[in-house]
Amino acid sequence: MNAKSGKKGIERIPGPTLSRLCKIYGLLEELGEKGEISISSKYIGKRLGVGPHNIRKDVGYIGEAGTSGSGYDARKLKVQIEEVLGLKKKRNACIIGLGTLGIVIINYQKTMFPNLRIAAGFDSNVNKLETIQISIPVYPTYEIPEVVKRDHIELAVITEPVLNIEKIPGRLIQGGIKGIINFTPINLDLEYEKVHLRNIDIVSEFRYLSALLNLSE
Amino acid sequence: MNAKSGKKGIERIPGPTLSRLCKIYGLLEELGEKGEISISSKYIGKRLGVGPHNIRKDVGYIGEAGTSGSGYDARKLKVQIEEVLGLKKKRNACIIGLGTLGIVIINYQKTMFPNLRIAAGFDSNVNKLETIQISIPVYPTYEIPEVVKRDHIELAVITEPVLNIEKIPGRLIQGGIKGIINFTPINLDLEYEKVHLRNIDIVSEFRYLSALLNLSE
DNA sequence: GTGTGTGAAATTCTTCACAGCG
DNA sequence: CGCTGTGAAGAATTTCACACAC
Repeated sequence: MNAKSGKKGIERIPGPTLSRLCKIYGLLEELGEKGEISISSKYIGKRLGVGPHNIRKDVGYIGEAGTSGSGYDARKLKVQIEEVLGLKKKRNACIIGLGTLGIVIINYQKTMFPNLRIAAGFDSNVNKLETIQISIPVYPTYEIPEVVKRDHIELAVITEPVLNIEKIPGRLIQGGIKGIINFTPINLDLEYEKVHLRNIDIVSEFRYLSALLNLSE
Repeated sequence: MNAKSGKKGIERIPGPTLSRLCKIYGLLEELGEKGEISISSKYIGKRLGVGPHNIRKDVGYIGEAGTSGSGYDARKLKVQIEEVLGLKKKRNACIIGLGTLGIVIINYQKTMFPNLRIAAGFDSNVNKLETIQISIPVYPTYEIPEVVKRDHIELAVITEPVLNIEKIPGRLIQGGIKGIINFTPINLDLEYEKVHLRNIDIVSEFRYLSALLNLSE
């Protein structure tokens, strides 16, 4: 029910490890700007809120980061994560739902994820399509299959509950999408398809924290 | 390094279970509007992308949902989750960073999390404080300790990297905050404090999906 | 028959402990 | 010495399997 790695040489990377590697990468970017040259598992662990052993294991999955007895070479580690995870690979993406969050993502895209090219936007509200001022072509949602296929879009970001949202996954799959990020609290039905789905349910996160407060007081 | 339940009677609920319970709750809300009366672990599992056993175990943690041989009573289950997790409890919250995302959250708050009262907003940019048009009082970030304490704010939502963001956690803790949701890619240093922290790193999520695509092709 | 509740098994993930390197 | 790399131990979570209820 969740994604597995099928890459040749590299051992399958567990989900939690993959998630942490992505965060480590972000941290390394941050530090790189400050010119840091060396970084220890202890430090990384502290910043990520996990133990240093954990970090070492994680790094181990992407092959010995060829490191010395005093921390990792920050730049080398960054490159290594980059290569194994393919973070430098350019991909086309589309935004579904051109409300506030959609626009935010489109506008910040270049600084946030420079390797993504947002090639299209979709919305069910046709009025919105005309008045909107953005730098990407926009279409009504029923054109999803066609446009996704034509523009080789691999990744979709659903930013809000557009009309007939339950039809969206099907259309995306028809177009051959490979991954979906869903910011909507709606649980999408992907059937038994092999599309990668990542849910970011903000409302649920609020509930989670609320529950945590309640349970620990 | 992560939060545990310390509630009296109820057995400690594991993190993953708690997270799913919050999602189940959202699902039940959704279904409630449609007047659904009964719901099975199989259906819930399918919607959440996990097996039915898993759901049954999860529900087990909040005490037998007193159910029959044909699914759960949707309304009863909802109320039960609500009570055990304390989801109906009103809490005061504040927003740190009054950029686009901050404004979105403030505006949608009532429909998204009706039990939260956003009592204050903070930003480091004082110009922004004056020009902004929102319905809550706003303050510069150095007033955080004072305002949080005065207004009994339990929860903070950090929406963007404000100036001196590394000082924000300290100030919040000074004010007696209990939980923080961090939408920033910056890894906050909470030291060894007993504050609940939830990171929602959107950039990292994009990387994660990207990596998943890369590893599975 | 369909579906829940739950101990036991299996799996996955984390933590430990220590060898080896700079 | 401090820090990495890693097999082994340990803990947490998921999956299984079956008794029981409708």
